[in-house]
Amino acid sequence: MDINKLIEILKEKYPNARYELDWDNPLQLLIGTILAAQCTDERVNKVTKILFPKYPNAQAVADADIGELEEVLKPTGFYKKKAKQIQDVCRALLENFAGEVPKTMAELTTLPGVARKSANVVLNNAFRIPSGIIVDTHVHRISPRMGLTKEGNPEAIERALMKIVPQDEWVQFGPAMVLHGRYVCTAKKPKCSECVLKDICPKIGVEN
DNA sequence: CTCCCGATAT
DNA sequence: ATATCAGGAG
Repeated sequence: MDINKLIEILKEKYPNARYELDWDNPLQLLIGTILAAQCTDERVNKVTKILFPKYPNAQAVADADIGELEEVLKPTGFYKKKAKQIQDVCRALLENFAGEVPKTMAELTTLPGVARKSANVVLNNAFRIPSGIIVDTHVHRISPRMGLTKEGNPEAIERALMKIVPQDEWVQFGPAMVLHGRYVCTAKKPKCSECVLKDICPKIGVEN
């Protein structure tokens, strides 16, 4: 797989790639990303449409009745854990970060429910900071398939991608890979015939 | 490795 | 009825 060719083709196919969560400010993206654990963006968007007007800022979430918060979050699954996480995140933001979403990987990953994937989503999309490369379930699946790495865990895959993709491409590359995995290079029955990468992809492990 | 949990498609 | 979707903490 020619990495420069891959970057070029992805950029052309997904010029404005971004995570498909609805948000108006960094806090909303952070909350949406936490809720997106084991849950589609589509379902997160349905919930945040109710959640964000009801709790318009960090203080409102911090002060929320945990039971009411849980009710709103229920459709995203793991709702008790997520309710506590986003409330604790907002409290930590108010206490430690002057109510603002921090702009570094180290600070973001101190927050409950936020590891590298979520931190990269926030930093890449809200702040255009090339903190790393988003490795969600899609990037995790398609990177070995494309022959970009033989690594199997998210941290190692991210490290491998960071080595072969120039840093000034990370913010574009990550979200584009996510979209490509979600809609074309799917887990079952990947749509190779309509894939823009079909001529340069080794299709490792893909049955056809 | 287990636990945390539910909507939608087939 | 069963498959698919798709992170993080302990």
